[in-house]
Amino acid sequence: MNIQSLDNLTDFKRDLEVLEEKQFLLLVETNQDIIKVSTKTALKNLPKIFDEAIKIGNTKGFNATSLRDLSQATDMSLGKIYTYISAKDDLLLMLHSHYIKVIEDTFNQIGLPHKNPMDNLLLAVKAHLYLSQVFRPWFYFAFTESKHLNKKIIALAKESELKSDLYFRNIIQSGIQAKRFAAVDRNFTSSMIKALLQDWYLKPWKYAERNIDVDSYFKEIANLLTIYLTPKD
Amino acid sequence: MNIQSLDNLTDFKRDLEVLEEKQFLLLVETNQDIIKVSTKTALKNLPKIFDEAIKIGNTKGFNATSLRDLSQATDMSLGKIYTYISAKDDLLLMLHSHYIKVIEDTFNQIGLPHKNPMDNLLLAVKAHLYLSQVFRPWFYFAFTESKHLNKKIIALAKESELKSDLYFRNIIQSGIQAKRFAAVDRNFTSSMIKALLQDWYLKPWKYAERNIDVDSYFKEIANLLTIYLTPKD
DNA sequence: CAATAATGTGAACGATCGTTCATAATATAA
DNA sequence: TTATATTATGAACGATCGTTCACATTATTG
Repeated sequence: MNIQSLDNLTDFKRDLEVLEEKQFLLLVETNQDIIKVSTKTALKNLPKIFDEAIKIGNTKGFNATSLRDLSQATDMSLGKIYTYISAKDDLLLMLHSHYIKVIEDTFNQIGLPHKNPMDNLLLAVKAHLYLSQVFRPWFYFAFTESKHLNKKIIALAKESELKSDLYFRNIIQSGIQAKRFAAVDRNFTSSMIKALLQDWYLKPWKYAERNIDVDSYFKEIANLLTIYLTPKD
Repeated sequence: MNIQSLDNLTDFKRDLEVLEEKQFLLLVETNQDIIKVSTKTALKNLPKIFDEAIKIGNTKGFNATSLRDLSQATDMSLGKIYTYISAKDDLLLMLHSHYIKVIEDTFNQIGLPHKNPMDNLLLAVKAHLYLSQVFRPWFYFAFTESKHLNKKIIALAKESELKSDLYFRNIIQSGIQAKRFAAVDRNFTSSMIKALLQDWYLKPWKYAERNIDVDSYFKEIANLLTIYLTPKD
């Protein structure tokens, strides 16, 4: 994953897939005490369990999703599912920590490559948008099901949330210090950016209806930030 | 409810309470086929059921909230609760339609009193913010539990959502036509406003941590909109 | 091929859920 | 006061849930 991958969604998606597969292998190896089958078998079945859990969870909520629902959707027996998880809650823990790690890896690999703070800011915005585009089901799932997380996952999620918050605030802060940005409220600005990013994955139907793809949405945000952050002379 | 009420939160809250009590009476009278007790008794107990249902629902989700939980929280027996609702789902229908009506009433009473489109826009923003401040638990509940709504409530919610969307877009549209606003994208702008409003009730802890009250949050949005919508000369 | 290991199955268990209703308790009217 | 109407109770029922495990099936090894 590098800056070039963020040129367009197709390249990004390709690179992200590689990153995700690596992370999946790590996940299976880390949870060998829970997963009672070989790594090969787990890599074949676990992703499907994740996918369907998110899919059903996004329509009826995870709490209302029974393991019998999941069994039917994945075409696996109840017993088979229980060779990959120790409990229903455990599924959430594995699933969320997997995606959180992939996302953090992505940002670590991108870093802050530009000298111009606006370039860095827009790059971060684009990376977030692309990530939520590719992993939209999970992003939606994680947000709307945040109530049902146990303490372990909440700790993970909060840590990740703080990191991304800091990521934006630091860029804005350095932009203001360098007098490249207007002296706006740092907290409000980063909150605003996050709210706009969230809207993208929380209300996909809205943007689909208006035929707005991720790149044109990015341009609108970029335009807003340019107007808002350009220093007044 | 009039423009003066929007001067400060205290006045708004007072006027809103009157409006809500009226609506509660209407609700009870409308549902006399379901509610098996006198109006007087219903007015005493139903609000408590609503309040506690929202409160528990906001911590563990409505689906995971059992009627036994609700029974304990309201200090009412299971049977007593069932003299006010016909089913668990029915509780949601009554609850949501009540709040939706109160909110629509509020906007109907405010209308578009100003000649300057920016004044109207900011008034609408403030009304939304104040509403979500006073009814924060319900706003949070309605958003995060939207998955579990049945078709009847979804229809209600979508209609209400469309109305408020149109409300903002019309103001922006007329502002642009009158050349008082820059020629921004109308859809994006109204989406942005709604995303910022949503952030206020979806992440109350964030703003509480930063000691930002509803009035200072309003000022930040007003500042952003002024910068974004002021026509370039 | 047979023997062993790995993987898959789904009936069964106890817990909890929404909902009902015979009955009790309380308030109102006569 | 007594009689009647209103309101409140919570045990009980059938359905569904997460989870287990004795067993069946399939794949791998020798």
